[in-house]
Parts: sequence; C-alpha cells; structure tokens
Amino acid sequence: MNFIDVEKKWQKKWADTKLYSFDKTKIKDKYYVLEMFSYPSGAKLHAGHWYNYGPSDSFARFMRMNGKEVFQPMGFDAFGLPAENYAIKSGIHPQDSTLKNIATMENQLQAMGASFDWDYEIKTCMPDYYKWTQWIFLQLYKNGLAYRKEAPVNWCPSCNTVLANEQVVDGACERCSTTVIRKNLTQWFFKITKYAEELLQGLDTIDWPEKTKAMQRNWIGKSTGGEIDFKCESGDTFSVFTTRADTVFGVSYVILAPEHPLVDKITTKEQLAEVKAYKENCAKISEIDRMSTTREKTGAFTGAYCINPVNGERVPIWIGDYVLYSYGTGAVMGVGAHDERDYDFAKKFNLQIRRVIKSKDGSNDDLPFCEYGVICNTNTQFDGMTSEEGKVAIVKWLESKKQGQLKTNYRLRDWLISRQRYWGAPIPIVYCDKCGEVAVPEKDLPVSLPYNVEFKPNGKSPLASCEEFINTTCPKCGGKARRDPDTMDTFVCSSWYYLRYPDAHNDKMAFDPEIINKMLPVDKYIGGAEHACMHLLYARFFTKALRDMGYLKFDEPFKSLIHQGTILGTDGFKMSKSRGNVISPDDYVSKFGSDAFRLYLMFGFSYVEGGPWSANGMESIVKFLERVERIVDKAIALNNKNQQMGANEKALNYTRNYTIKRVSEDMKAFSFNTAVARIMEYVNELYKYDNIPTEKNASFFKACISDLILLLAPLVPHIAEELNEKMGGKYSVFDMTTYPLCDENALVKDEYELAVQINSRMKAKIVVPSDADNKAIENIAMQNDAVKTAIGGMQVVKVIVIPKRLVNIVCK
RNA sequence: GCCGAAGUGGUGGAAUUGGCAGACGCGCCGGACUCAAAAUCCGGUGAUGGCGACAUCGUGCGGGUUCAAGUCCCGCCUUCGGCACCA
Repeated sequence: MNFIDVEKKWQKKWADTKLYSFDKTKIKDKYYVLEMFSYPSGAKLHAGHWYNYGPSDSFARFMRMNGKEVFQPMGFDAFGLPAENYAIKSGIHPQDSTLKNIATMENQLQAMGASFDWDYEIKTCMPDYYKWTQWIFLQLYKNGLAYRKEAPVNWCPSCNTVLANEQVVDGACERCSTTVIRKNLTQWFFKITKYAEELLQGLDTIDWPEKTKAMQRNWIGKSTGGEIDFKCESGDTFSVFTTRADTVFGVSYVILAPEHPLVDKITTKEQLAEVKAYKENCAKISEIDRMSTTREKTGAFTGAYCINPVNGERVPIWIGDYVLYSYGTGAVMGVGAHDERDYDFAKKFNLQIRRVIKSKDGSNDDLPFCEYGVICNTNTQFDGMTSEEGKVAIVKWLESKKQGQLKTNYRLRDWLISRQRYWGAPIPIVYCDKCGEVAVPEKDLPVSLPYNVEFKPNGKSPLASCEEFINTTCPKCGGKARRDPDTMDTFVCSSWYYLRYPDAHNDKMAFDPEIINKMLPVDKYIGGAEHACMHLLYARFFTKALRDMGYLKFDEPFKSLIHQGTILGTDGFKMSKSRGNVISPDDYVSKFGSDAFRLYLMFGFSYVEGGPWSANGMESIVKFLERVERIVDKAIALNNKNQQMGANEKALNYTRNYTIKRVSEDMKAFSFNTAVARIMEYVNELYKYDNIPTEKNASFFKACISDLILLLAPLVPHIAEELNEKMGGKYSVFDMTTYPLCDENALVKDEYELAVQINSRMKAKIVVPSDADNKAIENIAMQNDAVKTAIGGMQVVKVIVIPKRLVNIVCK
C-alpha cells in the first residue's frame, strides 16, 4: 500500500462526503473536543503542532466511533505581536502575512487528516469575530468589570514601547533583552480579582492536572490574616495587613511602600530631603534589581510616629521598597524578631528587635524566629496562647475596639488588557471633551481596525496617529471625540473563542445562549501547560462573568483538561530556530505518510511527558503497518468454511477481547503508547494463529481482523479506511458507532496461572481452576515439586493467597 | 527560599495502584527461508557468578513499615517546571 496515495484518496472522500460535519440534531450525544487553536506564525506546522493535534484527533475519532456526536472545530488565534514585529522588520502588513499563513496552515492541517469540522472555523482577526470581542468588552464595562486607571506598566527603552507582561522574561524584554523599566500610563483593566475566591474554589470541581490547579492556586495566592489600624501623631490613620497578628506586640516600626500617598503628608521637614531622594531612587531602580530577594534592604525614616493600638507604644514610620504598594494595604508592621525581612531591615537601621513568640517547647530559638509558637513577654491576656489562637484573638479584640478586622488578601491582580499596539482588537471606547469616557453603542460595532496605519514603533499607539481612525463623533452628544488608540491583549480574543465555535456564523449575537448552554462546557480540552496562569485563568474568568450576566448556565468552561508534553530537539532542549534543533514533520510525512508519523508520535512518547525527538524506530512503525497489511491480506485470502471453535480460536478470542478492553481504557485515558503496544501484542497473536499449520477458521479469523482494523482506525485513519475497504467493509469506519465491544464471556477462563513465592522469592508457577478457593489454591501450591524442594526442611509459618495474583509461603 | 512533577536495562518507555519489575518497541544475538544478501517469519536478550539446574544483586541515595515496596512513611541528592521581599 502506498501510504501517501491512500491519504489523498481518503481525505478527498471525507471532504466530499462531509464525514466530520457536526449533526445538530444529535446534540444530546454531543462531545466537545477542543484543542487550543493555533497561532498562525510564518513557519510551517512543527512537530509540536502534530503532537498536540494528531493524538487528540485520534481521541476524537475514538469517541466518534463510540457513539458520540463529536464536535471538533479548529481556528486561529490571529492577532498578536509576532505578526506585527514581522511587519516592522519586513514591511509586509500583518493582515497580509497573517491571512497568508492561515491559508498555508489550513492546508497543512488538512494534510494531517484530522477530523476537524471546518465549517466552524474562527479567525480572531476578522471583523465578524472581533466585533463580538468588543461586544464582550462592553458587557464587562456595563457590569463594572472593565475600568480605566493609571498604572505602572512595563516599558522597553530600546524598543521604545510598552510590553505585555508575558513579554517580560526575568525583568527584561524578550526581544532585545533590555531591562524593562516602569512607566505610568492610563490603562484598561478587567476586574478578575472580583472572582478570585470563586476561581480558587472552582478548581476543586474540575478534572484538570493537579500541577495546573496548583499553579492557579499559587497565582491567585489567597492569604488570610488581619488589617490593623495605626493612628499617626498627625491624626492620619492607615492600616497594615498581616498574617501574623500574634506578633503585633513585637512591632518596633512600621513601614510604608514608597508610593504610599500618606508619605508626603506625614514626612517631617527634617526628613523631607532624604525621603524625596529615596523615592526618586526607587522610581529609577530597574525591575530586575527591585525583584531581587538577595538585595540589601533599603529605606528612609519619615520622621513621623504612630501608635501601636495593642499597647499604645510610639512607633517610628519608615518607608522602604521591600513593601509593595500593590499588595495588601501597601503598609506593613515591622517585627524584627519574627520576620526575616523585618529582621534584616531592623538590623540595618538599628531598630529595636523584641521577641514576643517562643517556640512551643518553651525554648528560645535564634532570631528571627518565624515559626508558629506561643505568645510571650506581652503581659496581657494573650500570653501563653499559641500563634494560631493569638492571631485570631488579637484581631477580634482590635475589631471590638474598631481598630482592626479579619481580612483575606489575594495575590491576583486585575488584568491589564490595554496594548499600545496595532495588530489587535480596538477598544470600543471614545473620549469626548463634554461627556468624557463613552462606550461605543453596540449597533456601531465593530470598531474596525484600519488597514493603512504606520505601525513602526514610535512610543505611542500606532492607531493614535491614524487620523481616520482616531477622530470620531461622540455617540452621546454628537460632538467631536477621539477613539481609544489602544488595542486589547490577544488573550482577550482567546478567552471566549470556545463559546463562539458552536455558533461561529451568528451575526446577531456573539453566540446564542440556547445553543451554547447545550454545547458547553467543553468535554475535553487539550493544550500546552504553559497557559496555566494566563489563558486558562482568563477563560474561566470570562465564563463566570458571562454567567453572572445571564448568558451562560455553567460555571467552568473546560470540564476536563489534558496537557500534551513537549517534544524537544534531539539535544534535549526546547526546539528553536536559534538552536537549530527544529524537527520538521514534513520530511517524515512526505516519506512515510501522516498516519505513520502520527502513530510514531503516539507510540514513542508518554503523551503528557513528551521528550527529546529521535527518529529511531520511525521505520519500525512503518514495518508494523506493513505487517498489519500482510495479515489482513492473509485473512482476505482465506476461504474455507470451518466454523469450529477449537482451543486455538478460544485463545485468540481471549486476546482479541482483552485487547479491545485495554485499548478502550487506554484511549480514554490518553495513554496512546500502551494502546498501541496492546494492538501490537494482538497482531503478534494473530500471526501465531496464522502460523499454526492447520486449517484456520476463516470467518472467525476475518472477524478478528475486522476488529483489528477498527482498533487501529482512530490511530491511523487513512490506512484503516483503506484496509476496511479491502476487506469489503462499508464506508466509513468512522460512521460506525460500534467501536468493537469487549465480550466479557470470552475473558472467562477455566484456569489461570499463579506465581508461588517462598519467603517472597518467586519459586514456581502453578495453574489453578478459576473457581478454586484460597484453601484449594494453597493445596495445589503445596503439592508442587519445585515448591516442596524450596521449602525443604523449613517450617511453614503462614500462607498468603491473593487470588489471580500469587501465593506467598512464609517459612522459617 | 516556597510550591509542584519526575528519577526504572544499552535505549524510548510499561507496571491492573502494595502482589511475578522491565509489557510493547528500538538495538543486539541466534534460528528458518535463500546460491547469497535484503525483506519476511520464529526465538533469545537487566547485572554478576556457574557447563548447568540454580544462586545473589537490582527501580537516584540512606533508613523504616509489611508476608510482600518502583509503589507507603522518614531523611537526603539530582533534574525539570512554576512562583518569589505577597507581609
């Protein structure tokens, strides 16, 4: 069989007969399989794409053959920086290069032979899609979940532009490695923090990899503690957030973030110059330095004092950049004895260090003692309480005096979605001198992205200098107004695409809730683990927000999630152009065919692990497929009518059904390598049967071979169609909602083999009847010659019988 | 520093969740077929010792629990991912 010709033949037939069209009338049996859509880069499909899409397509086909009405769409995440950067370098317009790349990738994806339903294709850069991205922005805006504020953003002084967070790698620009600085700009944010708690709780309800859930938990960063109010001598008050209220009697100073608004108000004349200089220095410091934990503590004294509410002590107020303005209240209490950072700070500036916690066994360990222990040295009712008790009791006590409260904080920040970039969805907001910030009316959507724009970077949003775009009229008063010149982060586009797919051509709505509430949640989502704290978190947020607006009736978009592993270069490093270790599937596909290549990927790696590429064994996969073809040919050639089921047939029938059972389980679990191994074993058994020099039972053997083809069908779809046709089967193997079913009766054996151990060492194998009880099994074991010899003169202490597993005879 | 995952033959990787470690491949060795080779079909292949039946050792390291540990517990080492002055 020429694999290449066969592929073309069946791809054409599948397309002509619309085999993979989703049938809406069978929505009750729907199964939504979704692979993360592709970014249309200039390069061809690489091994990673194949590794994502090939095996998951096999899974989708498996579900289809098991009676599911599979919905498996494909599309393109088409906005984004790489196309724009490419445009800056080459002068080719991002739209032109993107659409061209999409066309190429569509062809390649089709050549892969995946069962995508192309009728539902999405391209996020097209107006019929981003219109609805803008619509969703407006819904978030209306519901108070989108707001504008001034905020520090990442600025690359070399590229002269703002960078997205994900473009900052270890504090430096990912493109030119220049250290990123902070700059204040007025930006749009989505209020993801409103859902912090639900995003955290929801993780317990979904079938996701534990490590991904752990990453999201970590990212959300819930911490429970208390806020404690301090009154300044000037009369101003501020609060600190702490998880260690049990140490509040040990406060010897408080420290504000340099950006804290109170700083300018309370700083004394004498300290003004020092504080001013320190603040200026902080603004200049690079992100890399600011992030460093090994850096020596710095700070400045404001000259002001406040009162510790628990003991009335007068406490100096300092500022220091180890306190982050964006977390908690932007102020912390300094307890040198019980916090490592405070200890360093207190040492450096000669501040008091007072122990108020001792360890539970009563000993005084070295300072700083940061563990939970017992409160001491405070001369209050709290002395003797454990840290756990004390940290709640003290805050409650303060609460009764209105000087504090229990408080939960999250590390999660609101999502900054403004980008000073051209190639993205415009933000549907205009600014009017009279009316201020005005939302574009929904009837005026989309706010189209103009084609003729100077997108070379000059430090401003490219759209700002596009007169035809930027100048508009105010929807409220009809007066002159200007559009927002920024575009949205591309993660906004990908936060809802799974909602658009099932209703991809709706021009009245983003999606029809009637349809979407039946089609979602996605039953199986497959994609890379690198999206754990970005896309996968944003998408969950969008789902919950749209649910609260009444559009959706489910809480989580992706019920079950699988991460494919990464295929590395032969050198064990991530594939990259600069390393020159990129493996192109094309060489293999054109030589061996897409089925063989896909099967090799599935057999050679553990799907969720991935690993370094090696072509060793690629040929053996081809040989295996040829071996399959030969046994199929042999079956076709058989034509005697012997209908007797002898011992050989029974044995083969056992393997056949065992294989069906195991392969089904493995396919469901994305354990493709073991599924293939089981099929190989089955083929080996078929050959053994075929090699028996007696007459074969032709119809039985042919049935066995048919099952083999069906088991292989999801894995090598073209070849299976061809073999099925050769066998005289009906088109198509994927039409059948009858994946081979395991006949449990065939798995019942009269007797089975069992291992016998003496003192946990394997000594013999015995065959016992299936219905033998433990005593009977023990007797058979004891009568075995090898067992007798092994026991020799020893005394039997105990016999452990585990049916179907082993017998262990303990002797002395 | 914190969180998470992993470490198994020459090699890619299995192991029904505490029950015969190394399935299935690759590689290697041997047999059949052939004048010969390739292809194919069949068999062997963790290490050490022994002609041998067998024996001993063996899942990163050191302890432990158990009749039984790759799997569970305690203490380490290494690698990879993520987070990191988050109070």
